[in-house]
Amino acid sequence: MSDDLGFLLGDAARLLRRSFDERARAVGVTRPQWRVLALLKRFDGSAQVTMADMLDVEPITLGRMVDRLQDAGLVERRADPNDRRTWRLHLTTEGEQKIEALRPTALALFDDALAGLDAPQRTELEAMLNVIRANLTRKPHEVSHG
Amino acid sequence: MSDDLGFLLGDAARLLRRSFDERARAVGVTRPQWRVLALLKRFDGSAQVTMADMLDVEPITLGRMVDRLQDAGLVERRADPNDRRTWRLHLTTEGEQKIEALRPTALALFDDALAGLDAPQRTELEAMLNVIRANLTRKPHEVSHG
DNA sequence: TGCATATAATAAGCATGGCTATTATATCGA
DNA sequence: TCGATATAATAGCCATGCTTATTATATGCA
Repeated sequence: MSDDLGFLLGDAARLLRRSFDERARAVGVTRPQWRVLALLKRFDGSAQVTMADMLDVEPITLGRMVDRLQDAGLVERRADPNDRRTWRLHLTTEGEQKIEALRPTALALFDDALAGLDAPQRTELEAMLNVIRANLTRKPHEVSHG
Repeated sequence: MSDDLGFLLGDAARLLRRSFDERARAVGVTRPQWRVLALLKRFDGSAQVTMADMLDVEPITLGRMVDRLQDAGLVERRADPNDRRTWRLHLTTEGEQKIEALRPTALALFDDALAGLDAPQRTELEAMLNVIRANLTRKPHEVSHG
C-alpha cells in the first residue's frame, strides 16, 4: 500500500507538470522556468546559489535554466559589486510579462487538478504533503530506520 | 493557496525521487528503471507500446530506457512472431535480482516518507491523490472551467 | 490485389535534474 | 601576509521525458 502511495505521488506530480507544460506552451515557458521567474519577482537581485537553494535544485541546474532564460531575454545577470564570484539575477520587463501571462493559466490548472476536493480536504492535503516534504528534507541517511 | 499545493506536490515528488535514487545508487538502477523492471515482472513479454501505456510515458521514452536496461543486461528484447514491428520485453535473471535487491530499499523509503501519518491519513491521502490523478488524466482541454 | 491509413518503434533535438570535477574568488587562521 | 579551506559558478557526462518526424509493417477498404 505504501508502494502505491509513492507511485501515486509521482504520478500526480508528473500529470500536473505535463498539464502545465501543455497549457503554458503558448506562452513559451516551462513550469520550472516559471518557478524561477515567480521566485525572482519576489526576491529580485538574488544570487544564483540563493535561488537554487530556495528552489531546492542544484546550483548547476539553476545555472543552466538561467542560461536559457537569459537567452530568451527574461532574466538578466548582473555582477555583484561585493563578490566577484557572484551573479545577481534580475527579471527583465519581458520576464515580468511572462509571469503575468501565466498566472491565470496556473490558477485554472490547480483549480482543475483539485476539483472535487473541498476546502478542509485541501488543508489536510497540504498538511500531509508538508509532513512528507519535511520527512524527506532531513539530511540524507539521518532518517530513523532507513 | 492552491498555488502552494501545486508546488508542494511537485516538491514532495521530487524529494521522493531524489531520495530513492540516492539510496538505490548502490544497486545501480534509477527509480524509473525500477518501475520498468517491477512492471515487467508482473507482465513479462509485454510489447513496448503496452509498457509505455502502463507506465504513462511516451513510447520513445520507454524505448530508450529499454536500450539502457538491455545494455545493462537486465531486460531482453525478443521478436514477436505475429508482428514484425513489435518487440516483446522479458526480464533477465539479473533483472529479477535487481527487483528483489531494491524491495527493502523502497519499503524503507516509503516508510520514512510517510512517517507521522497514521493509517486513516494515509488512506485519505491516497484517495485525494487518486482524485487529482483522475482530474488530470481526462483528455486535455476537456476540463470544465480551464 | 493494391492503396490509404494506422500502428510499433526509433531518430533528432531540447529542457530538467543529478553527480563529479574545475576555476575563480573569499575568508579564516597562523 | 600567506596558505588552507570554503564558496559561487560552470563544464562534462548521463538519465528522464517531451515533441516532431521517419521507417517498417499491418490492416482495412474498394
